[in-house]
Amino acid sequence: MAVTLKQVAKRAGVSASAVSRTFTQGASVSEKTRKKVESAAAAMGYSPNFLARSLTTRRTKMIGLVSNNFHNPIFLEVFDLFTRGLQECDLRPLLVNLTDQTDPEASVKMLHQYSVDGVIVASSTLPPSFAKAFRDSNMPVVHAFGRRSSNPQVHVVGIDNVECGRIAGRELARRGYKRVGFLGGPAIATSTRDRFDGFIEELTNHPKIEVCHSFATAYSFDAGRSEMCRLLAQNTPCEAYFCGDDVLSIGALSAISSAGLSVPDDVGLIGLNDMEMAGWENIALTTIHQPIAKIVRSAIELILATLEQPDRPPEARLFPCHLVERQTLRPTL
Amino acid sequence: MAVTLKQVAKRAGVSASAVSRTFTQGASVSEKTRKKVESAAAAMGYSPNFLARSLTTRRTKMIGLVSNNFHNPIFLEVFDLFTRGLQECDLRPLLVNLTDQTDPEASVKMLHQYSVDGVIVASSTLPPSFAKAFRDSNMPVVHAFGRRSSNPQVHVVGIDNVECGRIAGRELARRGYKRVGFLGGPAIATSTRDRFDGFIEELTNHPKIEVCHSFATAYSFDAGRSEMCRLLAQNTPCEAYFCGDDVLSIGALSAISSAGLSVPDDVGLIGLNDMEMAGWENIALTTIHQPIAKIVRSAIELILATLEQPDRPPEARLFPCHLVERQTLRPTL
DNA sequence: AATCTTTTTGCAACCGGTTGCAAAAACTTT
DNA sequence: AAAGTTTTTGCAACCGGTTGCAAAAAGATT
Repeated sequence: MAVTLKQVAKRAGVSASAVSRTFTQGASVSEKTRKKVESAAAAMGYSPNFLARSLTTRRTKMIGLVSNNFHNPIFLEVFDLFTRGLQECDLRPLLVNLTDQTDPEASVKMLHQYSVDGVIVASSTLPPSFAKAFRDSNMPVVHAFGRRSSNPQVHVVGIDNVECGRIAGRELARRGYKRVGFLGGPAIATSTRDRFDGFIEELTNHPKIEVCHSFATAYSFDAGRSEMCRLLAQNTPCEAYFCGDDVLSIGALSAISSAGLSVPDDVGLIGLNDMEMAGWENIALTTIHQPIAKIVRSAIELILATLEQPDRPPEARLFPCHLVERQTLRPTL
Repeated sequence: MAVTLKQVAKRAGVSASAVSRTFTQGASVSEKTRKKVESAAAAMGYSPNFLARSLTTRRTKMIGLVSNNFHNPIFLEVFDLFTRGLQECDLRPLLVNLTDQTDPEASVKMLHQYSVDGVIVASSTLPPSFAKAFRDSNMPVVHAFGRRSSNPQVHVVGIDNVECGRIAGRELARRGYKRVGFLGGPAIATSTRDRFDGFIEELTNHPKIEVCHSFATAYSFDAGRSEMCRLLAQNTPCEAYFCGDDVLSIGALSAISSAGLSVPDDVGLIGLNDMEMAGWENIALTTIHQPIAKIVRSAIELILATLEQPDRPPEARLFPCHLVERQTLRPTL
């Protein structure tokens, strides 16, 4: 059904190579044959088959985009940015939804069978070993929103979660809160651990401040809401909480108002991500901004560079984050 | 670098065909050679190259997933369901983000070059002609969240938007509102037009009710908020509004509370979609439920059936919607 | 016009698989 | 054991392209 190169060659009265060269960047074809081929191709509606081409060029221009964050609204922004960014570089995202699967083996095999040029793992909850599995199969890989490890084996682009923990701790201290809490995401997630460590570290500089912590089961509204409900039911909830991320914060917000308390008068909240929704006027969450557009752009750049130069040494690119003040922390005294 | 079938054949001491047959469903291989091949393959870490295979089988098991809704949180659910559903059928989604591009030509060409087995267009704003362009290029296509047309040319799976408009109109009438408004999505979108038509039609049954209407520029929070701000600034806003969808409703909600008014006491709101967020306790939006899981499942079934039988006559599958009452309409008098 | 360069061209092999076909091997039946 | 039947096997052609190479064509130089 589809028109092939040979048919075009026949009609144009040239060899197959001539047609192939007409459609190959920088190949040598005279103006005359190019014209012949182009008009034949146009008349027949021909365009080259990328997969057949990939067999010899060893480039499919497909990138595996692997994620397990299909329930956090910020990932819609992430997917939007990734798909647009990749398309601009003439690359096609083959999307892999891990759901709850944490074993890379099946994904590695599948993406290998589809000969993707590279893989982007977009997840803040998967361990470095996940991305490494792709590396071990000789695929260029970048872990976006991943954790920098001490001896890096894959490219990582993201933020310094430990530093974010410090920023949050520092801000709560500055505002004069005396009892503060860490309401983290899932305890196994690297991002949660790091944010926790930074938060605690910072607050050891303020020995008068009492610190407690707990973990939600996921980065989700429901998890945030139910954990905050539990905390409020205790005898002495904290004055302010650093929540694992924005969607968790919004869940917490909801729990607090359901309990008849108000933010920031009764309880303060600070989130992380600065997703679009955090700025909605009826939410107005004070939060730490994570520059996702920069992260995505940088991840794409890095995968592109790695396609050129596969043995490029692993690199960690961490972007600074900053506080965005809205209305969920009480004013400085 | 990658292990090929020939290498496995050599090591196993059999022909290439034998290896190929070992990895092909239902091919004839003796138990003995199968064992030989399998152990050689395992030792060498071989798995067949799908793209090379697709050249002869004419099946890539890739499906183009085309959308332009990367700013509406409900589409994260949609992508989650689609990717999971496709994976379960052993299909891979090649994601295409149209951004603001409304011309199908480039996408058609690209997906053709990648030889996708079929295409799913997931959009409530693209016209039927968009999906038809894929059909015209001989690709199986299903338009999810599309509009049923009078002489259908492609498969459509979605809801009856006209009926949804009627449901909303009926509900506002039942609640005794006397001045009601339609705050639609983008005026060009088919879904907007249909919901509008149904809404107006229903309210002609209630000639005493005054009806006005306007359109937001997009299905987004900001668009909903700014349109509602504009309406509230007018001399006589309506008592209740049917908003184009949930995210628009939430924008409107925000505008209303910013204006110092309350929902549902001063202004009533009813949305459409019943996205996860609509159920969040601090939003509690009364809305019309769109059964997206069913729509997605059905769209996948339909594309699968069309792969088997490409000349299947175009079909429209519309699922019924129902009202979900929460807290943004005043109680029935 | 003859020679030397450079550009363009087609041939043929290859990328990594699948598959129709006929021959070989393995069973059945007599 | 011979003949018939069924299963398994390898050969060779093919899927739709690309590319190294040497020959042909075109252009430049004398």
